[in-house]
Amino acid sequence: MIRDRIEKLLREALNQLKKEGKLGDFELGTIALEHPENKDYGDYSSSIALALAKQQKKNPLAMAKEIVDELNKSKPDWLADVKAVAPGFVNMRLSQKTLVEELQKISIEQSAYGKNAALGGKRFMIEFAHPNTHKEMHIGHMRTLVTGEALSRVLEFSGAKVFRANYQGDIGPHVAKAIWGTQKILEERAMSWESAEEMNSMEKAHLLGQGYVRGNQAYEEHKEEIDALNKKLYARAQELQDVYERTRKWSLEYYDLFYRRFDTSFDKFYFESEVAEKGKQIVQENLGKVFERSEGAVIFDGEKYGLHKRVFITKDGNPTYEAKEIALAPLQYADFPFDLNVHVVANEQSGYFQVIFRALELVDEKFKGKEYHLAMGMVNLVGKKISSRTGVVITVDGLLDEVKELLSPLVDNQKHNEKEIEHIKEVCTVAAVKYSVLHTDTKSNAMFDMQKSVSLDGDSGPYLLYTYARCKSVLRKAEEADFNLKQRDLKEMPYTEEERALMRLAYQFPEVARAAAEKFAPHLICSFAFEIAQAYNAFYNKHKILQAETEDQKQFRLLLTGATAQLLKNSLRLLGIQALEKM
RNA sequence: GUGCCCGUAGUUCAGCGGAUAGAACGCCAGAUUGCGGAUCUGGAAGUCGCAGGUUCGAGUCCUGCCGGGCACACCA
Repeated sequence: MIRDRIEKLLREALNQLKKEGKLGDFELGTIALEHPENKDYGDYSSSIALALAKQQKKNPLAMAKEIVDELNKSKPDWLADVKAVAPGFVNMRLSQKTLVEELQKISIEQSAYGKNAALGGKRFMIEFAHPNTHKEMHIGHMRTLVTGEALSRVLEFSGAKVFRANYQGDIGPHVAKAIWGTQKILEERAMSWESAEEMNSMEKAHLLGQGYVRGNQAYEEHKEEIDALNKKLYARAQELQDVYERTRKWSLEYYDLFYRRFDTSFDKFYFESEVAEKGKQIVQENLGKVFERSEGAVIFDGEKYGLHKRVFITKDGNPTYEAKEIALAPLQYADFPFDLNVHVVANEQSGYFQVIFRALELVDEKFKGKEYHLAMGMVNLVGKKISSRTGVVITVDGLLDEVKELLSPLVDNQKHNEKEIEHIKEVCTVAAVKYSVLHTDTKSNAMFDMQKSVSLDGDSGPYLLYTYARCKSVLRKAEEADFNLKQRDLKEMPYTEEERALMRLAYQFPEVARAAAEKFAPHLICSFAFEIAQAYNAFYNKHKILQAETEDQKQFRLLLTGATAQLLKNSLRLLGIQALEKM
């Protein structure tokens, strides 16, 4: 990518100067390189002279001039000019030819444009979504689901090997509560488990969700009864197997609908029920070494490490979430020996993860440094924390329905048949929701105001889809003969401000994709896609493409349109959003 | 109390130790015989929570406060 070429050039120049003793003696670390917001400062700018001047106690502008002189000795033709600017910046401008060639490269490489090897061969397990069975999918889960998928795609695009894992809590008190509560609701409605089976997936999931809330609210009053149920579930009591398997299946089918809707598939599903016994066993084996007894329970004393104590086996003898995790890690590692296991989970769990990561590496030191918690900010609803325990829930399917309703009037019914209309609405809905979730940095809390964040104007998924469809519409209208861009040797011409602005963004895609992977920051892709869509629309509104003044200009503008479309498509794909040719 | 995260325009958010802190929404004023107006142009709107410190240079790094969120024993 162009950024690498620039960096290499600077590095060579600096090493040469060092050899000649012109800049004194210094260690060359990373070279700061940025795209100045003010385009008068060039396409790339480096503050390396300022940094070195500080180190060497020399005049920064003089050093910048030395660097520029050195660069100018053998300046490649892809650079238009290099300047030293006060207080000591080295500003570089790319040649027009290079910018146009990069557009052609986009047209040739298409979906592969921007692929890089920054994480070449690295193995990441991305553990995300992990909804608990017997509960409903809420907005918090949706955030980790959408972010986990986008992150997986971003990492793969930078050469990583990714294993998508979903770890679901299908055993434990929440299951007991849900079954207990649902049983009560069924009794009131004079229904049996068999008759409930007749309902559709959504209805069954909602019934269980209501049952969970019911069981949770009644817990204090019926503690003994529900605890006994929980213990029987852990023991896989025969009389409960039918209802347990049945309700578990309801949940999994319901979640599967979302995975399909959100275009995510997992390499493997892990369940708490399959690691519970093993976890308990490992903890007991390490009793006295890593874990200790306390008040009838088995705990890990994190306070020795500046953390806090956590219970791994309850005094009833049940393994907690903590113990299960200790068995999960080796199981996952056996399936996919990872360099890093990224747990995409809400930041309220960060204290918990610190403790279990420490306990885990004490049990088996090969996990040291291989477990990472990508802490997601909470999703809030008008100041309230959304909690499935208290029943303050926005279900994801409810949210999607509402978004779809808002979008409906915008789809042009004249142009499409019924099936197409439904497809367009569905894609736009998922795009709107995914984009609004992804455009914020992962660790920030996100406010979810049903009306506002689903707004379809401006910085939104539908805006990107619209821009893409607009590009494709123009390209369709261009005659095939007009459009042999890849081979054609485009003439240099005076480019308009809007064209130059678009070109200045286009070549940045590969470096944005790489940065998003290195920083685990899919939101960088959102910013890029939005900027390029904006730049294209500004260009589009001001200049004619198909009726351009000259043939060369038309060719160029079609190339620009094609490149914009491709970059939008590539960006959307990384975000897990489908692009529509027409809408 | 201890630890982690967050305080940037009315609101939602970007912002890599660098140059005049940027978008979007909302508000005000405009653009359509046009290739998709779900678009575009312009304007008003900021003590970057406060105070120190490091630095040639701090929204960005450090310290201390203030405000908000979360976690801290048998839930997941």
